Amino acid sequence: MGTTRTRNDTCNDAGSTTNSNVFGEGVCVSVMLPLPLGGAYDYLVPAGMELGEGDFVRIPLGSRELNGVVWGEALGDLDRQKLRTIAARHDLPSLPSDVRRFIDWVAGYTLAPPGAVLRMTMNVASVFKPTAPRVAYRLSGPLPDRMTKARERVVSLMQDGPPRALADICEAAGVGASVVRGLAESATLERYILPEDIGFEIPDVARDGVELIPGQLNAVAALNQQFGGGGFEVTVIDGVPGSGKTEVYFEGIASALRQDRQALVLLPEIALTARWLERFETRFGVRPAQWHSELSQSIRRRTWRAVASGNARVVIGARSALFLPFKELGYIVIDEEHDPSYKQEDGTIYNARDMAVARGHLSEFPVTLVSATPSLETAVNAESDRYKCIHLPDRHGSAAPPKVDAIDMRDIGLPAGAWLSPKLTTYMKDTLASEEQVMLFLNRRGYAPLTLCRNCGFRFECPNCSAWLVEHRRVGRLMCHHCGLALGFPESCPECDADNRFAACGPGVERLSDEVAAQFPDARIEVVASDTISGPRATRELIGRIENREVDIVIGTQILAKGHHFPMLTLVGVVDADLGLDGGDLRAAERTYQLLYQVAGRAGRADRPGRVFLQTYMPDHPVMAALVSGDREAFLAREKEARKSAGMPPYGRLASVIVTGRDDRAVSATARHLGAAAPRGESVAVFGPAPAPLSILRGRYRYRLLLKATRQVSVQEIVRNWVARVDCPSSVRIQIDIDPYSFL
DNA sequence: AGCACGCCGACT
DNA sequence: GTCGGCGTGCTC
Repeated sequence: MGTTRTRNDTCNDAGSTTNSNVFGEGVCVSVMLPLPLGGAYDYLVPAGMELGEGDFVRIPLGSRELNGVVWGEALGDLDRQKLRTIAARHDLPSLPSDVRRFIDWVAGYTLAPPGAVLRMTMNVASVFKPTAPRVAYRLSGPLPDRMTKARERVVSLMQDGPPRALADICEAAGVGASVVRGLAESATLERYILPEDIGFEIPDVARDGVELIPGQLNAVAALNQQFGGGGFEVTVIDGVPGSGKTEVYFEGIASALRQDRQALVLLPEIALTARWLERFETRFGVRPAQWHSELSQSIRRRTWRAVASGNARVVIGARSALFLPFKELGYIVIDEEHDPSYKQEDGTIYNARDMAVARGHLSEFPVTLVSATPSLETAVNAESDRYKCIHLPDRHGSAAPPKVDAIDMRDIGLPAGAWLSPKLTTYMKDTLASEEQVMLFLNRRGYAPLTLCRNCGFRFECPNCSAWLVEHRRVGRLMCHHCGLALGFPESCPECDADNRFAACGPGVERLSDEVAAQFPDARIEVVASDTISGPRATRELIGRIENREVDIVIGTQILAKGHHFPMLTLVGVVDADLGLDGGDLRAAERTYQLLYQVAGRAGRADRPGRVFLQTYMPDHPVMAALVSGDREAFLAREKEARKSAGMPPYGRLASVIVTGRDDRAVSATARHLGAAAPRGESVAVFGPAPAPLSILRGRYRYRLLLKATRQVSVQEIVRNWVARVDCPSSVRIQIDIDPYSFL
């Protein structure tokens, strides 16, 4: 590591002095606090303090003290006597103005309080705590007057070694702390503070990665045109898996780095990015900074500061990385842009893909959206030339697209408790016989989604949510997938007391594995779901076992659909291809297509194309037809037509208003008032209120209203005015979801 | 978001 | 009699 190049830590001098407005003693400044407060609060600048816009400060609020950001000079509409005084200015780079404008913009777009958005930038509490100084000792002065055996050991240890921490010296020399302290007093050892931030490694732009083929080089040239102009533009990279999309946008990152700007790559699922990190390292020689929910406190702190100081040049992260305090962000890539996990559904509701486009627009830099199955919104934007589109041809020698067939389950009379058609099991046998692997996809965790009592018909339902409890047989529990409730499985019916007359209804991956084990007693079977894998290490180990062909049949949920490619996997069976299609969700067909396309892509390799079977009761459904024929364009055209004629996104706009609370009467009354006060007109329609599909969630009653508008009107303004007209008891909460995805 | 203030059940 | 439950409301 000694030769690693790092950026100088500019942490301390990138602060307020770069701002044009300096606020001194006695000035009132407005400070944005990371709380859902509706606006910034005003504070006085104390004597001897100079502040600039974007400075992180510590302020008193009520009986506590917390951190905030100077948003600007106060309007002065508040009585000066009531203002309190800023406690301190943090020694951190100030939050750049483009980040602040972005936060304000997101707040305006999502109708969330700006403080709630700022919270997403500031929720790394340890960033603001003073660092515990790291003390080290090194040999400096003369030997002490009195030498002892213990002192000798320390001196010889420190003779030609690097500086060491106290605990380190004690351990290595086998002495107590007092020996070291004594040597420090006699000035033999010098005590000093290690620099705080080690810094992040700088990606090497000049390094050669893998060799690009002509198709990729053309794509790189098209992509890099944007960096010449230095302005905002959105490019879509559309190419099948294995076409080398990642290497293409790596060159976009290189361009941003050459311009001394930072780059951000968002991925939907950060847990499975080992392979991505390797590819990045091949191209740039180092690992990028990572940002996701599983980081430790200290890594979080270090990364946040490095992003703010500009030390971290490239960040790969989950959607929350979009709100990091980048010093000089100049490029964003949204990989798998169609992925529904970019939509944050709780707290501040936003779509990271759309917000990233806005971020690029505000800061005038390019944004790249990447997918093999672009979302309909993105496809429409590309078609209308709002976005530029780069199609990547298949890479020569990459896996041929798998052959996809539908299995019509209507004419197959499966016995109770069986879910695999004879046709699929026949192919499974053949595949295993040729020493290849099988994946069965079933997007349902647990053993069975519903358990009932055969004696009285009682069904296990969550007491907090309107949802069935899902049996997880391996851990012997009944679980709610919405609130996390877990009960022990009872011996007798809670309703009629009948002894163990329970019947499991429907399959989950656990139950499917029973059937597979019965049919393939010699096969090595592995169930992979979010609740069966315990952490990054266990995940890597499991992936390794599958790659090494120590597993014959993998049974998994959507966690298996993404990313990984197993060379010996040649057969994919989708056990219930219809699963995502019911529920009346606007995007159900699109999402099912994207998910199943991704699952199908797990099958096959260069010299042997994969086979995919879709078990379906709707073999003629457009989704199945598109997957079988491979005609994506026809499917998209059909979806577009349907959305257009219904005035649905992306041709129209939607906003969902969700009313929740513990008191059903108060909640439904508020929902009715909202319905009565709903805006009407030619360009706006409101549906509801109706109980939300999950009408009780975590013990809160939920009603939903849906506003549909044309593209020409400002949905935010309409919704804001509408909600403001209705008074709402404090026990009832009104949540607004602009551009809703899920209708739950 | 927290924290205080405020009004109703089981306990030293 | 009080300790404490968490519903409601405020914080520049």
